[in-house]
Amino acid sequence: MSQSIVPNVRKRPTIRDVAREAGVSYATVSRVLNGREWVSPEAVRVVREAIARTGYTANPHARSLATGKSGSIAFLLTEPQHLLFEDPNFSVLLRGVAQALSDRELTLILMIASTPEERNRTTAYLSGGHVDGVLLVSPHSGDPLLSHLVQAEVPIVACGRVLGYEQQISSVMADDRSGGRSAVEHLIAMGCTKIATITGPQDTAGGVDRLQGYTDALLAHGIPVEPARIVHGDWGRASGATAARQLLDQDPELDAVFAASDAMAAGALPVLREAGRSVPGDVRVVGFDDSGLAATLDPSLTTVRHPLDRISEEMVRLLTDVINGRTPLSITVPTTLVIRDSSPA
Amino acid sequence: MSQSIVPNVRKRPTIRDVAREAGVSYATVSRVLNGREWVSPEAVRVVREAIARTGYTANPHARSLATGKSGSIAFLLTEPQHLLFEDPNFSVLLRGVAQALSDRELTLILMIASTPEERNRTTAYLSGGHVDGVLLVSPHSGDPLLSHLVQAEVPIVACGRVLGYEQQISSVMADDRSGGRSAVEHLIAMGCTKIATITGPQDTAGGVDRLQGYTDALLAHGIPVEPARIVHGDWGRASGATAARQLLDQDPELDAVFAASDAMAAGALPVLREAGRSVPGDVRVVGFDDSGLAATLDPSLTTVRHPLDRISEEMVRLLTDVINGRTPLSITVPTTLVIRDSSPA
DNA sequence: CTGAAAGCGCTTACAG
DNA sequence: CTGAAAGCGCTTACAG
Repeated sequence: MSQSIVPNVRKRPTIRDVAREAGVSYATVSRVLNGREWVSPEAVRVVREAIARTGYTANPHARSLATGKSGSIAFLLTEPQHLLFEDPNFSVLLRGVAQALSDRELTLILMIASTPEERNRTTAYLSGGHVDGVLLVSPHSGDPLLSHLVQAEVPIVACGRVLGYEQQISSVMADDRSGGRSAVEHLIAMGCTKIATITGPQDTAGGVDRLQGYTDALLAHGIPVEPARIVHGDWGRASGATAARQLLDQDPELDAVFAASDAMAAGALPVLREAGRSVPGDVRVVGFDDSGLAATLDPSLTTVRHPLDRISEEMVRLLTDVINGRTPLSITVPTTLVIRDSSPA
Repeated sequence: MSQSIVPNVRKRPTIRDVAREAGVSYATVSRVLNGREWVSPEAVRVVREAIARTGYTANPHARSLATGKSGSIAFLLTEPQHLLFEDPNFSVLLRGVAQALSDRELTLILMIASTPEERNRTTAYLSGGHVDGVLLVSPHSGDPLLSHLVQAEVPIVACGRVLGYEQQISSVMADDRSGGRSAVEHLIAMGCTKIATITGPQDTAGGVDRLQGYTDALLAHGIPVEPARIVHGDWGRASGATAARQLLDQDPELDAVFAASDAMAAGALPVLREAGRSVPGDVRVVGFDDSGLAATLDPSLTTVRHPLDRISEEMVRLLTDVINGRTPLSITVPTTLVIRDSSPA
């Protein structure tokens, strides 16, 4: 329908077009664009009108070239893809970060580095100073990418403590240890004594800390920590099912399960049912995350909530601080126990 | 620990540094960088070495400014956030697109436009020609954003047919109609005659087409289409539960349910069980999507698979074509029925 | 408060 | 095959 004679790439108005339209120099246009001091109200008005009339929007590349700031932040995923994308936490985090970045007029660049080749390319790109900073999700302790980025002095904020880089990489995380402890203390308060746990991977801060909270609670109440009641999962649903079978095998008497993620709890639930245990009648179950899943399970899941929206917000705020040269910092946000049917009060 | 005397922003090597190092003009460096013709093998060698020695990486902003191409693609979400991020399809699509883009050395910019203000900002940004193209996810028919983007001649490829813009906006989608039809024909072949359906939203192509496939199959087999057996959902789990209750209410005799998404099927399953219907004994259930959920449900879910990885791949390929000035196109990829326990063969 | 000018780091005709 | 030069669209001291 549209019979454009002009070539496909229309000429966008530039700062000069606006200046001509407004009858001022283009330096003045730039000043009002950037809200700098020393511009007469009259000039501001004229320029604003000219901008509206021409439909001008700044060319971010020209701006970046001139300022040396890219105006963009990389959201970097290094985890094997399938795991991360299955995790509902990830979506919530991504959404929150997108929001916070948008509020600051920063652009979100999504990068996924799974294969060795991608990792190299990503490292080069980020070290090249082509983004203002990096948001790191679920970093692995021994990842060589980390040392490269740190060495290149790229501003970084990680989601979760980065084991080995605590001093150099800022991080924001939930208080996983207290969260785990509160979950298990709830179970103890409800009269459970044979409490098992399905942990997260032990090379992640979350996996380690939630388990630590579990042992904290037991020991604080004089309950021995039995290795037979500890099985490791990988956060995923399937691993929760496997772990539950193993736990029942190792200790058929168990009267509670604390799973370090809702997904693993979701995997454990049907296994318990099939094994003839009613939840919460015979076995109480508590998860972690308060993901969308938790409330829809049958029975609905008692779980530990960490405010992911708060975490993403803080990650972005902290990153802008680091970009502005402030020293690295570590932020911990509290968790809350959400009581539902799988372990009622 | 690191006592950097130099200011935080280290000077990155530029093309001139490489040229000096290699002993050629920087125009030559640019040529080998871009793999252009007319460069002596000797020059190529020298420059490559100099690049390696200096650790040079091109400044994308300078390049963009010079070429007028941004090297980036926007992945634009306009759906209310919660819906999209809950949908496992979304993650798979995002991952696939990220991969395909990375293969082409294009940068993925994630934009979420939910509030009216964000929508305006986004429209301005995209219309400003600051990305090379836009990947549109789950577009709404009447969205003003669409007309703006089309008018600004921004290259677009949508996931799913865009009702009203079929001629102007390229799209890639699953053959939802055939998929729906194959699901229902399977149920018919298994002896079901009172087949109900939970549809997707009727202002989306997927919602409309999957329902169309349902009626296609019934009519082809001389089975009347009963309004009492059609209830609308919003793709989400909760809406599936509500819809299932309504269906049982309107037709207690039903012997099969075709849900237009796995999530809605997942919501329907426990409702059926609570109503005393065994699956697949009393009622067969088929979903759509073959999301990660399907195989883990109890019983595992018979569903229609659409190859999302293929779709994302084609979206990116098509978008690069459109960017290069080729005319809009619509691609449909076939679906396959995956038979599991909720409706075995 | 405002304008002229240099410069950000590239690409790309234009001469050679 | 290669170099000198203009230009992409901004920002930012520097003079006024």
